[in-house]
Amino acid sequence: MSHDAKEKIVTAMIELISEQGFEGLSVRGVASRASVSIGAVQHHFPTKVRMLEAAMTAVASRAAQRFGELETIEDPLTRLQALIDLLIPQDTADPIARVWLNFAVRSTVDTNLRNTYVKLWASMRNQLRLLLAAAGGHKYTDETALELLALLDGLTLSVLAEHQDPDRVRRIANARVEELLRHDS
Amino acid sequence: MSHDAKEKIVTAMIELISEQGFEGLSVRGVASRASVSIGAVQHHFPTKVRMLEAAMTAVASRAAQRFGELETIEDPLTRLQALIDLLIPQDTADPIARVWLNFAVRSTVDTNLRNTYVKLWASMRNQLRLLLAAAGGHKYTDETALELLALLDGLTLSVLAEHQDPDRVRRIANARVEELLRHDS
DNA sequence: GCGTATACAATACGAACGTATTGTGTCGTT
DNA sequence: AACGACACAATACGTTCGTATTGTATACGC
Repeated sequence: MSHDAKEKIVTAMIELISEQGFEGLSVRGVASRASVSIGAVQHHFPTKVRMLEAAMTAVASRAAQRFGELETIEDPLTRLQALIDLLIPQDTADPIARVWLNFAVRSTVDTNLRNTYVKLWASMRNQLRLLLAAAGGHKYTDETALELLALLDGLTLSVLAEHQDPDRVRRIANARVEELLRHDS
Repeated sequence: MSHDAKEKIVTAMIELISEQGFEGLSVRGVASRASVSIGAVQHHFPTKVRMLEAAMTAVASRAAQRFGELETIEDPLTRLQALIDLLIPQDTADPIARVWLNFAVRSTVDTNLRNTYVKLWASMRNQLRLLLAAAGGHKYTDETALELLALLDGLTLSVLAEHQDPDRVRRIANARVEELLRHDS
């Protein structure tokens, strides 16, 4: 089975990054976790940086898929709340959030990675802004979206790094959204 | 000169972590940057994890010193704003912020480190809560401080990872503080 | 049916890593 | 003057790393 191995490798990478971050992440470790040979990893991802790139695009597409599922929700407010539910990690082990955090930090030192991260998060902010506008009003500026996404990022960090209670954190995020909407009307 | 070398090593470590994160940080690299021998590094920090611990306590104490200088400010509101000015990185290269971020992320996988990080950030939240109460009112809950610090963390991340304009980010932080105080009165 | 591309596996190589070991000079103490 | 503690320096050891090389089995076009 050909692309089975590729998927297994990507999955193993996400698991390992989520468990131990980028330090300690080795080609050998990925191969071992995926139960494939080192050669298999090298075949699909010729270098380590290509391997990491694949990991990020994988989590990005997985996240995008989840976000896409929200499109079916009609009411902008409940869709906004559902989006927040996705962005705030469900628990301390949430792989998507953990991998995201590692890539965000990595982008502070890696120019190539930063470019994609900047675009990704800019579009995320745009999403938030549109949803805010649709949900409550029309006077939302870019600043509002920047504040909200930064709040969500910081709350996410507090869950992952400090083990803050996810439910409590979620309530805070939702409270801020309601406050933003109330102010506008 | 004996403790000259120790200081040079710590300074070199902070520089290197700030520049390239934990990956790529090696004993040899630190020794080279500090212009001392590998043996010197080993003498003062027998293992690498002890070396990293020293780096974190160093930035913590440097940050604490800066925060201590704020004590002289009488007015709680201006002191709060000054604290925010310290927490939001001045620019993309701000070493304290960058090292902090690396340690925060590291604490998502390192239990020992997390314990100290949790305590550090809990006391930071307490500071914020007290300042908020002194500046504007008395009905501030722990939730308020949690939201504000998360916002500051997220904004910091946006500066470091996305290269958001520090001034703009600072304005957002200050705007939120004013809003919080206005609401209470 | 035969060459070619694909999808791996196995192994090997050189570099970089953390750390152990040992040597050397400079002290303050006795 | 002798000596032990300290602050390094130099080097060596074993491991792990990314990657290059080579081999092999399977699928497929012609």
